[in-house]
Amino acid sequence: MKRINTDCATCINTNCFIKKHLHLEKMQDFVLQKNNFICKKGQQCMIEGAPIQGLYFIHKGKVKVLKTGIYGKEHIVRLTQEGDTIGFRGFGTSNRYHIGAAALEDTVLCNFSNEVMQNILKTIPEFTYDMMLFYAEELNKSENNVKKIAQMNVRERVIDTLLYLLKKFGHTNNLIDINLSRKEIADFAGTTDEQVTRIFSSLKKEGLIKMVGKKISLLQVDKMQREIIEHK
DNA sequence: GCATTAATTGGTC
DNA sequence: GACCAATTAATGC
Repeated sequence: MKRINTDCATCINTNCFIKKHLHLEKMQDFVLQKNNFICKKGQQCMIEGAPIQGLYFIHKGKVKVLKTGIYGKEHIVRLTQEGDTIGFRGFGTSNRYHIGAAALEDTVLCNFSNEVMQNILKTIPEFTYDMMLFYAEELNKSENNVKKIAQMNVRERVIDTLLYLLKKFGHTNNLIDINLSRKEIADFAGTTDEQVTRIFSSLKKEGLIKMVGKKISLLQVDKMQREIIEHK
């Protein structure tokens, strides 16, 4: 296996919570206590109902966080990439994960145990405060998502999802930098893969998007934004 | 190259 | 707008 350097000091994920506070002296000891995991594309890196093992930070790769509903239907709760945190929702409040996570591509994870996380939170107020802001922001996003699912129709939700993917993952040569199947987009937008296919077909006919291989290009972002603006 | 999986399209409720 | 079925395209082994 290729050796991967996950040393926090040389890590380029400046949005990572650990990296952001690495300049603090107290942080130095803690970062020595992290573990690393590799999760291959398609593999689950967090299982619903399994005991919580601290917090995970994505060093490289992308992960979908999902909740399994009734009849085994999956709902993608969040999509994450380099520097993002997963497993934070259950942390401290429960001893088992209420969500699962699977790698969308080969992913390298950094993990801090419950004990280490508690030590960090109790000894570094700057970190804890930042974390609190993060939780508040996540709650805000979560509330917005509830509204979206409830008030937007399927087409609007798919458009909203595409705009989100562009904003979150960026693009190269106008192609959004993430590969998701129709089903995964559907699981995120709260619909079915057939609906996503149909809506994509319409959007293509309308000249709003185009596909190059598996990648998606948004041709008229402003027009798409206007279509969903009243629900934002 | 073959087998499995994903995408597309049409139809039914 | 979800679910099912049939066909075709793509991907993995």
